[in-house]
Amino acid sequence: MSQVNLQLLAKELGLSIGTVSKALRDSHEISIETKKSVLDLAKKLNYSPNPYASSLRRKRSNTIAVIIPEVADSFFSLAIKGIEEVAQQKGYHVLIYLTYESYEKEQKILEDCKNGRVDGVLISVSIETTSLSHIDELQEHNIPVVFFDRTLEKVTASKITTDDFDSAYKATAHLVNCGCKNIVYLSIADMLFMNNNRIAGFRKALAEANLNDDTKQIVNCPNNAASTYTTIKHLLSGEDKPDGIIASVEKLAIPVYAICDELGIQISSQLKVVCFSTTAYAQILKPGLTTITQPANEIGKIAATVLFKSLRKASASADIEHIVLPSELQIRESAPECSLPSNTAD
Amino acid sequence: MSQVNLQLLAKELGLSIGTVSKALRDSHEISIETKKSVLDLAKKLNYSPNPYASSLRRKRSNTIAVIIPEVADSFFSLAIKGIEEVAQQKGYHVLIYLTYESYEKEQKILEDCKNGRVDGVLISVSIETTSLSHIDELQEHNIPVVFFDRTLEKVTASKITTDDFDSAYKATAHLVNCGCKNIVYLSIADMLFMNNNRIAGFRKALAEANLNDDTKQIVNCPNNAASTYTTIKHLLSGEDKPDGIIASVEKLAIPVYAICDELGIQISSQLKVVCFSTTAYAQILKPGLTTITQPANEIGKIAATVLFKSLRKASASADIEHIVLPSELQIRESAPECSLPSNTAD
DNA sequence: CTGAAAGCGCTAACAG
DNA sequence: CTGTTAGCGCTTTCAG
Repeated sequence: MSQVNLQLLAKELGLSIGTVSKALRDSHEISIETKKSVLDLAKKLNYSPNPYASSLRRKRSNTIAVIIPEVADSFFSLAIKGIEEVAQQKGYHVLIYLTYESYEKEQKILEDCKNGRVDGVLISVSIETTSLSHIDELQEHNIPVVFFDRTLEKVTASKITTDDFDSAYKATAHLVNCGCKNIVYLSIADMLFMNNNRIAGFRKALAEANLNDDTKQIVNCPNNAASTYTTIKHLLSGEDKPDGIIASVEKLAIPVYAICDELGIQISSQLKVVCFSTTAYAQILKPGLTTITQPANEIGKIAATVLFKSLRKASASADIEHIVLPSELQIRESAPECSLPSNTAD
Repeated sequence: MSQVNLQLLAKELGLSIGTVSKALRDSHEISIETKKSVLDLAKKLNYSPNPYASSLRRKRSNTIAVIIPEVADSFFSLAIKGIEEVAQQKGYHVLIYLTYESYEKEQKILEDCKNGRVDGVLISVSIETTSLSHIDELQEHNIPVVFFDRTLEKVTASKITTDDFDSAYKATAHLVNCGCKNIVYLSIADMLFMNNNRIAGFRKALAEANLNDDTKQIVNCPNNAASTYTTIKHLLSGEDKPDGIIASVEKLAIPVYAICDELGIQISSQLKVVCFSTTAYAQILKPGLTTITQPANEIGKIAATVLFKSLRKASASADIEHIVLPSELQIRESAPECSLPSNTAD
């Protein structure tokens, strides 16, 4: 192979390395003819600069890290797509890391981001994340961090989220409006330090409807398909089973549908279901799944854009933005439109 | 921030840079006490070596590139998950690049992989890919390339695929067996240079059933949701509409279901549907979607493992492997089991 | 066992 | 306009 480098080009052309370097970067202090000959030879020899030598010297990697809990989820897939698109366009490279919802992994990964490998970090935190010291450390190293979707309450950084409070409120109110009296919010494990505006919106709507908000109304599903299945099956088999479910993430909709099938529960008439989900399958399910659809691709694009903007400034801490995008309640048959008189109680 | 580096550690300890470096890499030529003091200080100051300086020197990046056409697809999501898992375990970093099915983008991306940025490449080629010169070039630079799922016919490289021929054959035979006379294979655009064993298996099964294999039996869907919808709607509205469909990728199942709903076509009784898909939604659709399920996560893991193995050897070209994993025909109601006498023909 | 020194390939300041 | 030079932070001989 004998990698072609500046030295080779310089020797070949009888120029100095510095001159060749400048010519390639189209410096104004190089004559047009020299540039042309350099460019020609570079193309002929298929020259491609060594990015790490350049990074080392310029202290800039043109690389960002995307850290997410999971990739087999349509929200995160679409977000990655948005991020990658913007990055490709701006000439950045995207390193991807999965935490599998483990704080320990998340920490280890961030450890690896603060030594110059990346210029910035986009993160959606794991469910286990209970501290922000790992984020702080990154910021102390002047690495900008932008949160998207899953953010931490107290962190000082740009955040791109959706209107979780409002949409959960709206979805819950919708169920109340359809006559549901016993609404359960299906969550994934305990989110100790994560913003949980979804739950807050849920509670607010229940409170307004005077539906007693006891602890049974939040059901935590373990981070494991089999136990989640058991948990939901138990929930739907009980005496006092819910007549409305709000599922906090996409992957919870599937067991709900499957279990209703098994137990002979009619979704829509006996149980209304709403899910935070961006999946295209929602429309072809029977009954169609009512979703709170987040603009996942858009979130990715904006998060990347905000990060790149802060990379341009030297001071990482300057302009913190918190952008909240609207999500959309897409009503389908699993929790259909229905204008019941809202006082049919007793 | 004042990045802590070897120089700082060395000064602090009154040692030379070289000694500190060796101590950190646990070299046998350093005394135990020295190692201990170095390690202690390194931990205390939170030292983390600059990966690019190291890469530059060692000519090794500990980074691989994953190049795929699309990420919003359960197959690719799961494959990435498998790749990332193995990479994380082996201390490698994963750069992700999307081609959006464009050969031009694919070429540009590979261009960026041959200058030392990555040690190896995992790729699933775009549908437009019509030449392998971009791959050749990478290999000339001694960068090992491993193909997964979507491979090129003539390329000399390791490939991890599934038994596309057999599974398409089996799926087609299954439809024939159910009495389908007019089976259409829904493909995505023309795949000129890509292996297309799926189509070959499809044709073989049709030929064996003496179902005339005219050109109408392969329908190409454009790389665009709206036109795909139109194409399929036209297909299912025609006089001579199919009674069986084999969809080559996950995303084609959704418009098929949606359009059947619109047109009042009963999937299962009037139209049998099989799809190459790994989606978990298959089981909760009504009717349940019969799928050819590829071991996507496994493919990712194996592809990464094969790549890492070839990185260990100096000679990239040595041990080419072609691993073919079985996929599974999961029969559900969209194309149910049914033992018709197979000779009801005329 | 430790130190000195030469670079990996590139950039950028400074001279000429 | 072009060349020289001094590193970026690390690894790795080779001496001592």
